[in-house]
Amino acid sequence: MSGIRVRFAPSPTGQVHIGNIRAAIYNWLYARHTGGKFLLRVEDTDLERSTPEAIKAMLDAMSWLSLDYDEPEVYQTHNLKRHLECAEQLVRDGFAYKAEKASKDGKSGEVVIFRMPKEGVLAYDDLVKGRIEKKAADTQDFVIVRSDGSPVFHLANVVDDIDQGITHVIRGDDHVENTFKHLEIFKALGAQPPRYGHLPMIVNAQGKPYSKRDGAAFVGEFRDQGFLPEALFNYLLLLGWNPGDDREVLTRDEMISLFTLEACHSSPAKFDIKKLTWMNGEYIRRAPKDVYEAELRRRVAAAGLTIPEGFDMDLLVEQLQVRTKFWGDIPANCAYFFTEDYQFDEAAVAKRLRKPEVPALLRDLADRFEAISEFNAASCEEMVKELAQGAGMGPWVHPVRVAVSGRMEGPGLFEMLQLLGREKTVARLRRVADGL
RNA sequence: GCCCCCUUCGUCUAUCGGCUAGGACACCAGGUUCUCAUCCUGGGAAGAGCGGUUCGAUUCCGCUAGGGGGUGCCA
Repeated sequence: MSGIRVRFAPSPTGQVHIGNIRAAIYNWLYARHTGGKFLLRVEDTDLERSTPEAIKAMLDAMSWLSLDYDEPEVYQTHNLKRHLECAEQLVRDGFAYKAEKASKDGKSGEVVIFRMPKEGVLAYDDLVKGRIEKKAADTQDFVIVRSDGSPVFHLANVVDDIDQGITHVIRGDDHVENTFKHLEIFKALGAQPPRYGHLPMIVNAQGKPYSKRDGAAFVGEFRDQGFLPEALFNYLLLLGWNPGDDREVLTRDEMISLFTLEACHSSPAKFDIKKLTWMNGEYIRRAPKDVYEAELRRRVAAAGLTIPEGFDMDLLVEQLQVRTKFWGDIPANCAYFFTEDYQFDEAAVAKRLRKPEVPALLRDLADRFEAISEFNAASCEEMVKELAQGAGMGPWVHPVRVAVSGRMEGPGLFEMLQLLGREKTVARLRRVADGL
């Protein structure tokens, strides 16, 4: 136990942005690294957008990434009374005052305004950015309770941090300037302020904040596209932090033991989907065979296909795993093993099958495969090697591949034939030959 | 406008005064091979600019430029 308490305090607005979830990841890792507590506070004060669905999407995103928290989540709306009491206290103690104020969007009425210092220099030591200073003269008083009586973010956020005993606030760069306000509220409330650390933004190729229009921006979208949570987690972690050596693909335990805020960057990082994609492939290739097989069975079943009894799953996994970039690719990459109604890629047919000599060649091979004493990858390969007589096997291999699978790429041909079995192989070769 | 922050290959980054500036992704070339993928080898590719400090600056300081954030009765 370290006494360190951090929190992730999202406003559930429907979808969870990657920049946001990265803040959660960094908080979670900091807590796990230091032996502290990771808490969740749902800042649901925007009644319009904070729907039950939005909250569920947020919780789902966290559980998908295995971001578990150590105390029951706190809902900010439940603390409304407490926020307003604090506002009253601030007024009573002279740190805030009530005033009539007209807002830009036409609202008017009495609001509570927090008084910022007018002289001297405000400063704090940011855990990732170092010392940050601002002249008091460059700050302004600000509203903490609206004319409709609702507390503003700055007040609610600070009061909740006090109540939850937060010791370290790790959040996005867009809050750097707010920190001066928050520190003053802590002081005025007589509370020990937390240490702050601000994470750089995730930006697009143009250096602008990464948004929906730049591609997938929400956790749910990455999940839907077949990215592994481990890969997204790992990639996001590397966007602004590194372990100090050349390692990139890290286990959760390694991340926890290596993570420090000191190693975090203070400059924005561009999101690179290509590297995430590569990392996703790394995670799929490194997945235990049984994990891959389970995913494959699930995906194939979901595609409405049935894996026959006794099918050589080990061989299929061995052939497919290294060729899988996304979970979602699996059905398309192996459907032809499980149905006679497999798709033919037109370009493949044109290139490999539409040649005058192909039908005869396929029929001849069908005969040979039928006659072979034992039908397996090794014997099929041996047979074709003989036909090739030391030259390339391409002229036999290419048409057969397209005939039995409909595509130009995929597992090794002979492994593919073994998986299909003699019967299907022969039948498909003859059927395709007849159809040409 | 004012305030705060940022700046190493196309991208993510290493370097905490000695650098032939390292790694990864991406890209290109080659190897393995029945395709694709994997894997292996190689290649091109960077210190925003200008001043200072120093025997020596990517590293420290200043200025300029560029970028981002803030400047709300949003969070």
